[in-house]
Amino acid sequence: MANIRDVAKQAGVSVTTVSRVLNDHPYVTEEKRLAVEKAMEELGYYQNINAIHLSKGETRLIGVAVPFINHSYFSTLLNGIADQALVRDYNLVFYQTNYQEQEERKALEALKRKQVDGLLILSRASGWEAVDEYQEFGPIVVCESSNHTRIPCVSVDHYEAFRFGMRYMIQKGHRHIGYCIGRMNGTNSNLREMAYCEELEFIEEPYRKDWVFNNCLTIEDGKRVANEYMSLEERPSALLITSDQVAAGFRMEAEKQGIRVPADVAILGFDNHPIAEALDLTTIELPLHEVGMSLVEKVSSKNPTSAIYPFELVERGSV
Amino acid sequence: MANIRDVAKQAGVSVTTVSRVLNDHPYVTEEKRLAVEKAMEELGYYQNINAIHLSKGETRLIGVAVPFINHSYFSTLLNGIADQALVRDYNLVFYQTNYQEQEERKALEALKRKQVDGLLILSRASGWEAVDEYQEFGPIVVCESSNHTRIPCVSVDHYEAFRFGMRYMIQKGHRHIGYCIGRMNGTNSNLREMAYCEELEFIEEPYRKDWVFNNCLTIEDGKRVANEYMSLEERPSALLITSDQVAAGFRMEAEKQGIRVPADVAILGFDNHPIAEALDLTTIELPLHEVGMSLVEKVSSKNPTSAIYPFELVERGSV
DNA sequence: TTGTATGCGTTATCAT
DNA sequence: ATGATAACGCATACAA
Repeated sequence: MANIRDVAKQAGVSVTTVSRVLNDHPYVTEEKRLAVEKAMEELGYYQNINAIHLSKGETRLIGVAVPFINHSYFSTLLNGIADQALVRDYNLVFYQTNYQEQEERKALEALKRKQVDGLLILSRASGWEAVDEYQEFGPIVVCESSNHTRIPCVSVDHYEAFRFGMRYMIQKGHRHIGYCIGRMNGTNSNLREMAYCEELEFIEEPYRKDWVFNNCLTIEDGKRVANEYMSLEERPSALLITSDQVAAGFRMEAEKQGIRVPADVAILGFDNHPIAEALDLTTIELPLHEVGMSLVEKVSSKNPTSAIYPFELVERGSV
Repeated sequence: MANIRDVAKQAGVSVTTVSRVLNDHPYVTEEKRLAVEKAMEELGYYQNINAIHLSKGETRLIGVAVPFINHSYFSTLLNGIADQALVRDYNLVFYQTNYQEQEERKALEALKRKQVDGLLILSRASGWEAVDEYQEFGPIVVCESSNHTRIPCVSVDHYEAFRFGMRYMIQKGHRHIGYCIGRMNGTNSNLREMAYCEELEFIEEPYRKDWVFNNCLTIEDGKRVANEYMSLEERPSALLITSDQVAAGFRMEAEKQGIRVPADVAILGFDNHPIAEALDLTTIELPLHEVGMSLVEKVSSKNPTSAIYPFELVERGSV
């Protein structure tokens, strides 16, 4: 592979001049520029990007740590991230963490070792301290409802969204309300739990453990919940469900088994994924594509700030 | 940022020795190793990965060009790719091309400029020549049914899968068969078209342009097709549909409008996505996760070969 | 077992 | 307007 020195020699100029034409710098005569271009052509020259990275100390790469990709919540975020990265001329390197701290650490190390200029964490298993520890090595933005003052977060306010959903159900006359959650111990899940408990307290209803369904991420999980729901002695009349995917699985399975939505049980999803419209699911729309774009904006600034995006109720026929 | 020379000086050894302990090379006394480790600790040293890349001439990065990510076909492939990349200690850089030749070119250029050691193309708008042109710069594997002898392909045999689907419908007594396609001019779409025409000829039925539905990628597209279907003067009794997503949209909308599946129209999806089970969709299962893993295996070998993965009929209640 | 010197390919500083 | 030279940080052939 021909390098910049070969080109310089071939063109009868210095490497500096070659570098100048490469980077469209001023102060190079048309004559020399042509000579350089001719030499590049002849030698089949192209720049080695690693050398540029080393020399410049930046890679125009943004790392994205995501638990798994084949999940509409994350892939929608990623779509927004990719769109904005394109605009800002960044490329993306992708770390599938599967909620393993060890894999999240790899992404953080990549930032430290200058593989990427910044890091986006879409969800995490590691504690805040682990993340905080790496902030000195470059901008990090987390996609979570912010309650950490030192780490920039861009997200929807999951706490408020969930509380809004609860109040909506209450206003519709429901008092026996259950809910589904993605995984225990996630930040967003904790916020939902908190909102749930507070609203329950508000209407003076007890917390019933068997009305809380854990590990709900996929359509299949929704089906599973439907079956668990049916085997309940006492059933809630309303359910707030992790996502539209899970809500869809729930609705399809429940109706197959003769449960009527919303007559027997009202359900509310989150995201406003196309599947929600197809299944006539009332849902709380989260602007995930926008959040994704915002994440890239934030991480590409020297001092990222936090931002919270609004949600919106989309009323359909499941409540 | 402390570099390897600083560590060497601090430890009172040469850079070579430091490099040796960094890379677990033999021939370094325990004493010096300790001194080096101590120095690294004191200076807060860590390796700069770009320097390693430049020096070694490899990045352990694999590029993945994908039209868009928020689509279950691609995100399932990507999930397999990421899983296998993890095993083989590769990271992934992600190029969202949106079927723009210009963006695909960027991914190819990244290979040429040594940003990535190999490139995976999940689907493309560019011609074979454009891809072929870059093969000299590193391994490229395309996720398509192979008919190009020079470019390695790993995929499901979409032609055979579609033909199999046609024969299945025919065997079920259908003679008026239509189909949905993702986009015209895609390799896989062309193969499906070919299989469709051949089987039509086989049963001596005419090709009816209004029974072929283009641009079908999402649930919404399925709904649209259902409406187009209903406005048809003469309707086919069976439909082969791009993917389970589209088939799901079709079924939901059609049934909402009083069309019975499979009594009025039999439908067959592809992929065996969870939504297919939820909606009782007969489908042709494609081992996309495996294909994804295989893509990484192939691209990480010096001379990638092609491979075709088998499909499997999953009979449910939509045919 | 250890160190010296050179290569990797580019950008940036500074002098001219 | 142009060029010599020093970074950038690491790996490695070769010598010792």
